[in-house]
Amino acid sequence: MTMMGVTIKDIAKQAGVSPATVSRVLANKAGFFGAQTAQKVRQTAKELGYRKNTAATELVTQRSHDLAVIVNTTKTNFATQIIEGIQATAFPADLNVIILYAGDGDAERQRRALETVIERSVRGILLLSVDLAPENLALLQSTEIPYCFLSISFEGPKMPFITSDDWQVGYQATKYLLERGHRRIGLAAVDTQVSITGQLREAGYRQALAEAGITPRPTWIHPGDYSYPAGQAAMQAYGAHPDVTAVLAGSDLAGIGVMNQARMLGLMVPVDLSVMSIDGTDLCDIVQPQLTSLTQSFYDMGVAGVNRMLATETPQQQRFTPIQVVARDSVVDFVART
Amino acid sequence: MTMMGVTIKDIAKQAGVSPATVSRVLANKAGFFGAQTAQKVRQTAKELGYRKNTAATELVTQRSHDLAVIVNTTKTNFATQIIEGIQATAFPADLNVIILYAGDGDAERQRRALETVIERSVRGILLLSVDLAPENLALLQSTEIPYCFLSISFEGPKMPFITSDDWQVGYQATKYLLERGHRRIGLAAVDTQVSITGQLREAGYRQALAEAGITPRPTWIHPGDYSYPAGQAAMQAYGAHPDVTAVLAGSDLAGIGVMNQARMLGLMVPVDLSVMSIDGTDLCDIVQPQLTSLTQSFYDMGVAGVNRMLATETPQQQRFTPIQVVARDSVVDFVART
DNA sequence: CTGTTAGCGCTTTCAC
DNA sequence: GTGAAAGCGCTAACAG
Repeated sequence: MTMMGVTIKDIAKQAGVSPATVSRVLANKAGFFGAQTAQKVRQTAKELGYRKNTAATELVTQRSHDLAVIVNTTKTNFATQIIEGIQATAFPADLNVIILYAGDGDAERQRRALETVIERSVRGILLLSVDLAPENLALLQSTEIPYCFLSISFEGPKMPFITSDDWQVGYQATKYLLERGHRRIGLAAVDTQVSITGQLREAGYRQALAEAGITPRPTWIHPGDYSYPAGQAAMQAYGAHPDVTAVLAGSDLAGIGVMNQARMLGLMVPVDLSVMSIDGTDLCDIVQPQLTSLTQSFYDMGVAGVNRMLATETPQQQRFTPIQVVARDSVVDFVART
Repeated sequence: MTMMGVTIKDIAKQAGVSPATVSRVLANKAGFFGAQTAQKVRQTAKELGYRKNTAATELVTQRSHDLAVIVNTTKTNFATQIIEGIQATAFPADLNVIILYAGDGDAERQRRALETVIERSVRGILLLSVDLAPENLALLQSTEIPYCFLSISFEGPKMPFITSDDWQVGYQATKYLLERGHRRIGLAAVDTQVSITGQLREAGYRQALAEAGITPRPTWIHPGDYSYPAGQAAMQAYGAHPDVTAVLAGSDLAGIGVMNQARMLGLMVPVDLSVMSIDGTDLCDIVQPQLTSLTQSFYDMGVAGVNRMLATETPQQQRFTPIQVVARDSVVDFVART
């Protein structure tokens, strides 16, 4: 029909009430209108094909119903699980989830994503394994908008984040491998140099080994960015006669990289080499052999993240989500070669 | 500092100019302000920590800088590739991309996602393999907002969509298999019953066979929803002594499902059975054997989709993106058993 | 080039 | 319960 926009004014006129009343009915301000009025208003709104103008509402209320999720275009693949958890929790709370991709350590794209959501004064910002550039972190903190990092660790208590206990991730995975009889255990495609996440995982790994009286040789550890190629590269470095009998890979994709490269080197997984990955996404079930993993609770991270945004106070709540070892087929007990 | 909001008024006062001028400078209305003024305005804006209020701008201009992407929480995994293409094209055009997940054929979530973006009067809506419920399609069409479906086919010329030519997808993939000497070729995990996409693929498949003088037996075709389990189920149906020597799977994930199930049935891929998948995502490279695929140009779909939104006229432009066969290791020439 | 003046569509006191 | 009125922060004529 018209070029643009049925407004509450139109409805008001048509229904013979004031715009204020229309607003109250449509916003469901319970107790502020009579049943008949409500009936009529809703009726004509539908007839006229009324569509609320969010911009107007947000302008006056200074508050949006949107929860922003900023996602690192990650080399791993767990983001969708976290997002599912976010959606499932946000939906009943009447929050719309909007997702923005921030590239991969691309400060410019990070900034644009941040500005977009800040200028909309979204209700909260969840950052999925985003390693924010310092200037962008400052930008984020310069606002009143609550935020929370997901699936990434920080040092100290200042930063709000929810993730797995990365030290435990390294510790328990390594422990499991030790329990299966392995003693020479590699750590592959974890960014031990760069991120707190990586450092913690390495620390946990070292502690588990230490408790077993083992000091890892430098060649056991091949840092990387959690990607498939990083897994391949690590395995390539271990070589066809690896000094390790098991390797713990930083992500499922990295674990698959390790396995495939091992195969190229003529090694059979798990007979010649056990491989364990960190994450435990669907990928583990569809590769051959199926990947034994230290599985994270990504869905729960999403849930916890939203709940934290929703919480009025900051009750220093649980900052870690559960982890568990899921045994599949890529790890076997170590037996000395004949 | 203040509870909320430095406005252009504040800047105006501070800088000794009018709000209008501030607006013009900040919006970069070239030629509508002097260099010195601009300098000072920008300066004080920064000092005051000014942050634009998008709601106000959109309210008055009736136009947003957002491009909405509604994604089906898909069982396949190509969405990120399309999104990359969208981002890469939208970014230079000064469009922010916001992504919403719409569940999987969940009409209610579809509606919420649609309403969210409609009420924001986004600049355009791209729907990634979303099979919209009729009432939601009506909702979408009741607006002035341009939209385009991606990676999904429709009948007739009315609906704006960009995807691969699904008939050709079926035809060329099957043709390739025929060229490799196969004659009994299965079609698995394609929703031949439900979607136009599936129907076209099946039609192409049948045509290729027909040209080779082959009529597919009913048992060759096992419809499904493109998922991994659908692939498994199809292979389970083919059985340990399949009537086919090659199968074309509806997606990479489905192809992997076929391969893994074949392995469980004691069949070696590709020796005992050739498998080809449709999509050609990264998954093809990381499974063993690597999956030969009919590869789609997902990135290009994203690019084309954005360009279509951007186009002022609707130049009935290219509606199909390229496809190609990428040979990997899961298909071999058929040789009769000894 | 810059200021003045009206609103964009909606919510929200404040009266009645 | 309902209406009148006053903006939210910004842009866009229209004058100058």
